[in-house]
Amino acid sequence: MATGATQSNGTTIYSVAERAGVSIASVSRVLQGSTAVSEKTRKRVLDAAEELKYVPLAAARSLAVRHHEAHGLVLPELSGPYYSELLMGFESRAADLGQSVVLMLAEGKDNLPAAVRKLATRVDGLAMLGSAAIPESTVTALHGSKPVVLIAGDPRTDVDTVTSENTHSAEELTSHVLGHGRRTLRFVGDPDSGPDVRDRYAGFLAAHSAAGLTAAEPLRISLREADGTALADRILSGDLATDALVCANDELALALIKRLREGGTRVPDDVAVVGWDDVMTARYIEPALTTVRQPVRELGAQAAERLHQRVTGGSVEAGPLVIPTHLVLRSSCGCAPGHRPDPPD
Amino acid sequence: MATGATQSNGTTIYSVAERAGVSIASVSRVLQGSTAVSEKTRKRVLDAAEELKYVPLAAARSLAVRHHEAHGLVLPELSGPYYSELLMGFESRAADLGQSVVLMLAEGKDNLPAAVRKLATRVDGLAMLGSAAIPESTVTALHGSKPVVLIAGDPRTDVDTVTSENTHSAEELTSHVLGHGRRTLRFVGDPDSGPDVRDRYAGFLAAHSAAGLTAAEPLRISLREADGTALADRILSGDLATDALVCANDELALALIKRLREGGTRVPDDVAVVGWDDVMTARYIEPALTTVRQPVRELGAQAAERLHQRVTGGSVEAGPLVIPTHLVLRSSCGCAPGHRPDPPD
DNA sequence: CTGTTAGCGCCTTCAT
DNA sequence: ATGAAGGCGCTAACAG
Repeated sequence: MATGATQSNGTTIYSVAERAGVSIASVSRVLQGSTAVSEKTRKRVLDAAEELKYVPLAAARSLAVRHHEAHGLVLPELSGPYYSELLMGFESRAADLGQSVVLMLAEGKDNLPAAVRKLATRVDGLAMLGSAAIPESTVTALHGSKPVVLIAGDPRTDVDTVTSENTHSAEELTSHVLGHGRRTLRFVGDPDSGPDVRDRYAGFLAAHSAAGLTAAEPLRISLREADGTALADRILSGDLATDALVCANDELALALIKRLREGGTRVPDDVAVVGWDDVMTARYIEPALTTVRQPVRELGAQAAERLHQRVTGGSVEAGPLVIPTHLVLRSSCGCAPGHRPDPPD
Repeated sequence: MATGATQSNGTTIYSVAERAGVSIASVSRVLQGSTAVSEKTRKRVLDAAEELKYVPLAAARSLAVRHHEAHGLVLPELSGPYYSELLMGFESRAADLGQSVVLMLAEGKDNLPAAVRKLATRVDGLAMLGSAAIPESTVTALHGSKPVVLIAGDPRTDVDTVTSENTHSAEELTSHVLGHGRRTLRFVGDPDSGPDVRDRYAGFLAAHSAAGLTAAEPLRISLREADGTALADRILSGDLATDALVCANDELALALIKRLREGGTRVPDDVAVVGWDDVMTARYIEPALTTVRQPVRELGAQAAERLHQRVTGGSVEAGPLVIPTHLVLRSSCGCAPGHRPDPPD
């Protein structure tokens, strides 16, 4: 029963037991708040534990109880407010549920599937972004052994999913732009790059149909600033006619606005530009950007929640979870400045 | 020797051993690349492991080898690019070193010390932000039992620290503004809110001294947008004379610029405004913001690196690590637009 | 109510 | 080179 050494702070359950003059079983009992324990020993244990600042070694406990009290989260990367918000929501809820979160960023990992499998080795469940480039085969394999929830991917029923609404909002947004009298709208972003963009494009299409119009082909570029700038140059050069750009995200919209204006094009007078995400810059740029706000934080929280339910084998709840988004109308779409008040943060 | 159940994917070292027709010792050996093993058994084991997609259960391994192969990171929160960048740098380097990262956000935790202690229970070392509000007593206590590195706190020698340079850059920045002929500079931010702001203020002071000037008292407000806006209102109302605002961060600078201009004050003509961090918006706002860029990502990477060295008991390396920053001159300080090219991202 | 005793899955001497 | 066996720290029956 001799103990040894390297615990988080050196003290083990044996130290405490010894100090309290009881068996390790008793220590374990009071610390787990389990079975009845005499008030006397309870106190002695508590005192000893306190004095020694004892905290059970996670690994040992995990091995014994056969779960980790930790959730895994894999995100593509962390630039921009989107993933950060998501992460905050996830961490916060996970913490509330008593779960640690071990994070993994897909970017830069050469062997993602292996990395994910390794991650799975130390958590009770995994949440990952649909866009994190995890092979479907890996997902299903994982799903077979422990709970998995997919975030912002395609809603489906074989695996838990939590996503934010895209199509409907995109249709609403597009209709709004059409309502300003614009007729040569272009969707900016590649629908094939992921379910989000695809659905937004679907909404774009739907709005056109509803108005008896036919939409032009999407301008398939990446969601990065550089591509937006390049596209602006194309427009400035005159080889692309349009009076409204519906962008798949704000970064693109922002880059477009900036470059277009530098090139002498008036926004929104000559061409309206709207985005998606409501990043901070959207409020600061001139003209202020009309965009769509997603409850990203909530998304993350829901993912953690859902995951936890699965892990604890709780009630299965409903199927795919989709969280509503809402339009943030400012002036880049053609609305008069100050036309609508900026919603509170 | 019967095995049981819930491993990450069900398979244990026993499964593999059985499948390969060897003892678990052999399996362990080849998987650890340890002692000599006959080429034949090595192959059999490798094959079996591969077929079963075996990955050792982290908890079991941890318990046996007495370390977790994981780094802990505690950040205040995650809004803005600063912490995200830091986290990316940290995660990336940690992953390269084969370490998982378990993240904890201080915001919202009611009992931080306890939470941190619990976190310490599942990692080999801890990195935390100086501003994460962890009581000094907790830090030293932790430090006693396992490696700790402090990020962006006060450089010190009893605990490892990695910080980015503040004072010198702040002096340089302030001198630059003075060089534009401004004479009524005000520092915006509370030097007592943390070492970063304190050091930047020190640089502000130093620049004044060097110019034979005496600096005004700092305008002690929080680093948040709302406070910046409020301050702008004060200035607009005329009860605060100044021709240049040296802000402790970009968020403040941005809010000030926006509101000041809305109020009819010309920036930089009437009052110059400079910030700190070089957030994305800094490039988009009109006028483009002069600010200071910190190699935040590198900061995070260095923290992970340092931590790992300590954990593996490697060479102790030098003392406090401070990473240089650099000025990003744009036009809000009074420089002519396009005066200096925007450095590449 | 409390102590004793198996494991949890894996690593690592220690023999062989 | 390989197998047997003990132990890592903790939990959970199982006897008292």
